[in-house]
Amino acid sequence: MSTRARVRASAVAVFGRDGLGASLRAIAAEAGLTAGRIVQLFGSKEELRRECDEHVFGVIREAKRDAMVRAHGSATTLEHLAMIDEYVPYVAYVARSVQAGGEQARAFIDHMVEDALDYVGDAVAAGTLLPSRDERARVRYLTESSLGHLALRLSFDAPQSAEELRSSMRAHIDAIMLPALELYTQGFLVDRRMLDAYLLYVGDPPESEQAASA
Amino acid sequence: MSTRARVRASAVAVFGRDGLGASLRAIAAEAGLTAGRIVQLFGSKEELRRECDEHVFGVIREAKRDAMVRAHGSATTLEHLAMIDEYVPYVAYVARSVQAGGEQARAFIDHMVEDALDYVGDAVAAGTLLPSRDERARVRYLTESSLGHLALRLSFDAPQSAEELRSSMRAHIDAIMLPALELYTQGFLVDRRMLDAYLLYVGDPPESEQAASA
DNA sequence: GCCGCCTCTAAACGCATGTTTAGGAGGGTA
DNA sequence: TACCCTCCTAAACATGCGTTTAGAGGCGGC
Repeated sequence: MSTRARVRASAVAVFGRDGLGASLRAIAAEAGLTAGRIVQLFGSKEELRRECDEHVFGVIREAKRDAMVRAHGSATTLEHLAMIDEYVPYVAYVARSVQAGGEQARAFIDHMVEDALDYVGDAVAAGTLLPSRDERARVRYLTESSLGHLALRLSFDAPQSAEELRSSMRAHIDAIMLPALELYTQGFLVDRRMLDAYLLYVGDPPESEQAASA
Repeated sequence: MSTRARVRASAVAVFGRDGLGASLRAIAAEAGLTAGRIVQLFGSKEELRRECDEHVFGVIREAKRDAMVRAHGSATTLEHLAMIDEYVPYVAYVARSVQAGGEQARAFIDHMVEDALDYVGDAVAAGTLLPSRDERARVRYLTESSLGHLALRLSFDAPQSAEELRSSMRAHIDAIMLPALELYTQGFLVDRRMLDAYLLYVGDPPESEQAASA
């Protein structure tokens, strides 16, 4: 394993655990060298982050593809990956990188959205997901919400070690699974009044789908 | 308006716009004095933040109560407040403070959850909201998700002025309203299989409510 | 043996931060 | 006038950061 790769791995772990504000010296300590050396290797902290982004996003995308194959076709969310210890550091990194903003993170979200659009389109066609009036907006909403939620959790828990990171992640999943599934299967509003009122407000016809009133 | 109050107002505005990492000098410039003076007035940056938290959370809570009265009983979310220009800085501050963590923010989330539990309980009893198997978990999930989402948006948009903050907030609301309402009224899964599988997995009976199988 | 190269460290540098310190300006009071 | 108190600034200070620099140490090639 090259020094570069080792430093990058340490950086991903430390960034994921402490956030992108983590110091080069903290990463250097984790990787067993000095901060100066990291700059020599990568040029700057920002370029190190760029490489971490690229690497992590690649790992995540491949993991999702793998998981989809293993689950014969059903799509995988980040939360699914977060349940696998092996992927916890990567998922944490994604949340923290996305939270820190920057071009790379924006690109990653866009890519996740595009990927998910495919899956969702297929699932809608197959009849397992309800269609949306704006598929892209829905997918983006769900993606950003879950990422933002996870980022919030990590900020709050402020895990001090890889172990604490894992247990924080597990607690997060445990806390959201039931309400998320409930919400996903039935929502929580008993009727369409608020939705129809909004559709009317934005000028869309409230649909003749089922119960057209207005 | 006392100097303290003026500084606190500037701090809320700057923290909301730039995040809690904003420097005392930036706040001082906004308030028309020096960083040293702020420390003399508040003791430390952390105490300044504590006072901002307290003040903002009070404003938000009162605003929600007001809005609930005006809307004769129907509960108000942070997103509702975010649509009113006057409250934009406060909503932004809440998102950034909560994202930064700390005791005060944790307490605020807890308080929001408890408040919402009341409203949701009433609405369930009144038949406008579907019940949940775990009301507290549901309310917490929704609260944290929307706050996290908003925090993510602000991190990404990085508004440079109060104007940009307002337009960022407005864009956020515009982007989420439709998918959120769709999700809230119907979810997106066509059947209960995932939910039932999970209920089985955690040992809860999948309910005899409607379609009991297993 | 010596040169060159690569890896790496230790120390320094410049900068921004929160905080402290010394003191100035103005107003009220004796 | 002299004193004091409050509000405030300007400068200094300590700290931590990313980054730069000078050089040490090992190792292969000629």
